[in-house]
Amino acid sequence: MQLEKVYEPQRFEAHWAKWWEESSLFAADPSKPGEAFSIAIPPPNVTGSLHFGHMLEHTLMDMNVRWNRMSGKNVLWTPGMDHAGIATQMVVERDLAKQNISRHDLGRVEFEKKVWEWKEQSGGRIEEQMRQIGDSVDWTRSRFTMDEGLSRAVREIFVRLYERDLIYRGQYMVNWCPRCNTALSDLEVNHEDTAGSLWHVRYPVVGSDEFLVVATTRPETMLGDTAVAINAADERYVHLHGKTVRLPLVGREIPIILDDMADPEFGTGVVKVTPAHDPNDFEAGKRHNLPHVKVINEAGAMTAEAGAYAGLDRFEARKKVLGDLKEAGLLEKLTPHNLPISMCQRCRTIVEPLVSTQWFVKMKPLAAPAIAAVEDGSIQFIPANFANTYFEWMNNIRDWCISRQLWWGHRIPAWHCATCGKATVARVEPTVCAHCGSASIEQDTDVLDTWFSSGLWPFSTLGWPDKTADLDRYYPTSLLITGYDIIFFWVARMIFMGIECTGKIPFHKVYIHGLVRDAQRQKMSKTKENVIDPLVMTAKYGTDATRMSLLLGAPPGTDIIFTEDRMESSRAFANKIWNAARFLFLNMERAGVEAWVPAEQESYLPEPVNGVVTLEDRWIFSRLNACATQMNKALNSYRFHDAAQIVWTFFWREFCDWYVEMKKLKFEEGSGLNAHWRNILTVFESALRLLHPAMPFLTEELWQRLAAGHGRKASIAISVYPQPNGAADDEEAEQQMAQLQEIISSARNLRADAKLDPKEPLDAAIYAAGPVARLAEQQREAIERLANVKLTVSAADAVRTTGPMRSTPEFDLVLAVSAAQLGALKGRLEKEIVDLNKVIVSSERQLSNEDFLKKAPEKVLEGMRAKLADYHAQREKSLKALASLAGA
RNA sequence: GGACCCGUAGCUCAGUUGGUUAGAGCGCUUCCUUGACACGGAAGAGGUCGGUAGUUCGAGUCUACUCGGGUCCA
Repeated sequence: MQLEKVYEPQRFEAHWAKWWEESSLFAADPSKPGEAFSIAIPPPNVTGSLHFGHMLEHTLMDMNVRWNRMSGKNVLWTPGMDHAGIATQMVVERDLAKQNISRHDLGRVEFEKKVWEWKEQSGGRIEEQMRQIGDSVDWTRSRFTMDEGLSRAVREIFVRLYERDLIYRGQYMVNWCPRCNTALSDLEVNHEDTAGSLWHVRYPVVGSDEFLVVATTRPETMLGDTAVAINAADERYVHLHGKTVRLPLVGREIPIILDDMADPEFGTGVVKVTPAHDPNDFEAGKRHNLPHVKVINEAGAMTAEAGAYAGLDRFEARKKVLGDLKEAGLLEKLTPHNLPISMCQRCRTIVEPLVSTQWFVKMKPLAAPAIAAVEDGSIQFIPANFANTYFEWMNNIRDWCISRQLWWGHRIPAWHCATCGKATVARVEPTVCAHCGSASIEQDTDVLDTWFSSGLWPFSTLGWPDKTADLDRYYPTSLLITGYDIIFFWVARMIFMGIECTGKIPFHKVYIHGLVRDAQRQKMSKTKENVIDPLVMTAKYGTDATRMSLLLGAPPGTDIIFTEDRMESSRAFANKIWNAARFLFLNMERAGVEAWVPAEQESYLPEPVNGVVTLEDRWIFSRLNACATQMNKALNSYRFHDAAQIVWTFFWREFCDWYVEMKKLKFEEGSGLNAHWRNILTVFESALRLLHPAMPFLTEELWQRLAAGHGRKASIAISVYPQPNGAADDEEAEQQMAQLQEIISSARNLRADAKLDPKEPLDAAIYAAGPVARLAEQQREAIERLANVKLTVSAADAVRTTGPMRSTPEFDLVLAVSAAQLGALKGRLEKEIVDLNKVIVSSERQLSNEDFLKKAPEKVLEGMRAKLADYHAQREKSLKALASLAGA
């Protein structure tokens, strides 16, 4: 059972990943017992590959899933991918463009085929990444949003919503991307503040010499103006009420309307109204019954309505319009003006507001129960403040434009009739128009917004709309883990779709993690080329170390700044554990101990050695129990960074630094499996189980070596998670151990301060009252070995030998050191006395405050008094030690 | 304009109902290659918890204001 000297995770990770899958360890079975615990993976875009942010998300999910599985729950973690409409289509089109092919060259059917090919290739990459990072998903239930079953779910809910009048088709202003050539939802548009200009243009008032000066940021749209608006309360323009103006360059006579959209404080207080090209103007147009003049088309070019400007690109047209206005003397001035410009989230093309016929979901009725579900706590956000973000959006929700002029996605299940013009919406492809019976019907060419299908994810993956055993057992899902960037896109939509489709909420808890940013705090993005492939990190540091560093740095909702330092320290931790195991295995061989593990239990008590339980055993079992208690509590309350920290401290600072060091002294060659061994192996094995959800590969590897062939479960992944057990608490052992640690540290500290060679054995004398003296006597070997001293134990009041002394309220420790080496000690003692003086003064001040004495709880008072007494005692001793040094 | 978050050691961050000398990792200083581990061990240095005012016997923790940084929505 020899282990390599250095932890080399690459040697075993792939092996266990493969074995876990082949052994079907993570396949869910709804017929098995146990409270259900289910998570649906946020489906990654099939085009992409997982980046480092995904690894954080997946690590958090996997830790939850593994912990719940080990805790006896019936666990399902559903993997899968999203077809990601626009994103995928763009990637494939870009790829085709390299061969000078456009999708129109291929035609819709062939193009879709190409995308499916791409999907196979790219999806495989994601699955490979998921296996490598240890995701314990149920691969047999892997889903894709364009699967047959999920597509059926999409059609089902579309038809239902349509029948309930919650889906409608209409002419509205939408965000149009001239490059993607499709409508976009409000969420798919990013706003960026840009330095622009405000042009002041003179519109001649008809029947007068007056001009009305209009301020605009988009002069090219003036060609489509059908009114100008002033505020009724604006005294400057009262005399123009009811008049008209002549639209420059076009010559059209348009009315001056009164509307609050004109803000007297802004610009000239006059605004042009272009109902066909601005959302506000569109609304104003409805209020005042204004005609639409569409001067920009879907490609972003000027239409025939733009007259002389027809055919020009919209930005070219702007230049020309401005030039012509200037020439005509109608351009009064321009002022610099910051304005938000709207860009396509995918390609950053400036979107054009256009009126077109689109499909919409009526949101108000769907939002109401979705808001209620979060308000009444049925769905809980962690951290809770993200509920505000959710409410903010849901309370101001607008109808959702769900049609996209793309080829890749779920085709809208509506058939338009050439005869009567009406639409037939159906679950199954109809042969005739439902309204007039005509056979000349054709399916709508649009597809649905990607988020329409991902909104169904928690239940469509479980078989909905059929009533399945999975749906029955695992829905609502237990937990959703996702980033705050898709609360609106996805979380909100799953909530209202879930309630609408199933009558139930889709999940009970929503855990929001932060984003992983680079060392410069930049969001990772492909365009910035700062995206990190998880597999690059796992290859370099090991998957477990990478996972650990993500967990440690990830309190709920806060971003992680990525640095490789973190990876290195976690790798050091993994290496530490590896070597602790290596040490155990080496010594087992020397002692003639065969591989052994205790019978599987949730908790253990230490076994006596020759009728007495040793201090180190009592202590470590007490600490193990504390660790199990805290781990379960932390995991239960979604404090994963705490959990990681707790198990780290236990394994390294307690098990390795102290327990193993003390146990070393008890090992004997050829001893065979004795109580010492059973105790240390029990603790080690339990610690591996505690650590497993965070570091699955390392713990599996070591556990298998430890437990090989002992009638245990096949894998640590399905062993029992350690649970709290009050009987293992041992307050006395913890106190004694703390005392012992202080004795050893004091001796080391004196030695270091005197700048002595750590290898040189020294004489040490300890002066202490009964209990501590007895402890020192009992633990003589540990003290002597760990501090490298020869120890004499004396009564507290015995005469001190001269030499550097270290004092605590419980004991004095004197080291035999020559006078020449004492210089450094003096300075330290003086500093210590100064520090003590400070805290004594502040404690005494507080203890003489009558309000404090009256109002503070007795427990706090007691603690304070005891502490003060200790400070005094310690100062006395330090003063004495200083005096004895001076005399030496 | 609305909402939210952050500001604690040189760096990255913990610090859950306010309570006794504020912690971790990295980095830094000194020493140590003693058969688990130098991806290690030992001993250290380093913080008036952004600022001001308030509530309280007591504030990193609560309140108000303020300065600085960030995110989302409009």
